[in-house]
Amino acid sequence: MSGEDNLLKLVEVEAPDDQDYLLQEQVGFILRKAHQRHVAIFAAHIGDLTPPQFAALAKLRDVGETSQNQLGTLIAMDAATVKGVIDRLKARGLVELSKHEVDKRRLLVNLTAEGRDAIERLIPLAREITQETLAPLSAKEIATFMKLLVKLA
Amino acid sequence: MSGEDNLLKLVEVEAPDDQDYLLQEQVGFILRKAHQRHVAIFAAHIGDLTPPQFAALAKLRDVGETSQNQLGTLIAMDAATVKGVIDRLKARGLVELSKHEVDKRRLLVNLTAEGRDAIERLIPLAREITQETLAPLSAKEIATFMKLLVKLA
DNA sequence: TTGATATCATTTGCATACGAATGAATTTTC
DNA sequence: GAAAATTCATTCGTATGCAAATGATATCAA
Repeated sequence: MSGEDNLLKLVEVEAPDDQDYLLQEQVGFILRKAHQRHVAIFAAHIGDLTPPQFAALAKLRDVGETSQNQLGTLIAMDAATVKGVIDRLKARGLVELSKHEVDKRRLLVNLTAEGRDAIERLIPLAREITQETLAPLSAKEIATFMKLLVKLA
Repeated sequence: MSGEDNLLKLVEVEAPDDQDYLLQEQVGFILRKAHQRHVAIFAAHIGDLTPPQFAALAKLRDVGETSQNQLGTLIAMDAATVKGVIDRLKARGLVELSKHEVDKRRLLVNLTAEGRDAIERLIPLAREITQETLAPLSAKEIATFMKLLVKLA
């Protein structure tokens, strides 16, 4: 290899040509695909509820009654998005809304009896969804992946 | 620790109580958050184009003229979604559409000169987006994470 | 106490994302 | 070669997801 070749290679490593940009190798693109795959697995196990709807119910089960905004923070949804999710859960009788006695701005959300039954019934399925999503990885790989994914999220 | 305690613990490991289900530890939930973070980073760097729109342009740059459906396959979008994305790129003059001479079902998509300029100009920014998305990880962690993420997607 | 800020919720507008149904054109199969 | 199955594209309906604007209420600070 000539000295000129070495120089070229060095330059290339430091400032890769635009030709080298491969969409299918970018984190964002693969992250989107991984998420898509998970949502598909979720839908196959739980057909009548979306992941965000499930997240809202599961979190309400954890924390009990909260304001709509607070719930949104807990499940990583902005105010506009969480409103739609809660509206649909309310329409199905899975959550109920009430006004905060003191702070009149707040809209309190809570599970109904039916909503509580639903989430308890669904949690075993949610476990299977998590398992199936992680199925391509070994136990050790799962531990590694989850650790790094948390760092990234 | 009594024998009874051991038995209880064993049972718990094999069939964890529903109490143990923590939303914030599930792959799907964290995957959604990681994706959200990436999209936010993308928007901060490239304000006038969404990740799916960028993906369409980047892929057209790679493969040249293709059918709308084929492009959808390449960037992991179903037919309905890709149509909307291409429509908006067309409205902005970044892609142009034409009919396939032989197979009259197909709608061919290609970059315009303006679209080609745009994607060439944006690729360096896309590199920064990838970098910033992966910034919480070390070089070694990035390699590990990407390998596992590919397996999962 | 009041004026400035901040918070909570809602609404609008735009952009994915996908299932399901439809129609047109092509390919396969018998 | 005609019927059956497939493929390509479009449309409709529903559900996130987020920015920006708005209104109501609370909180903070001068």
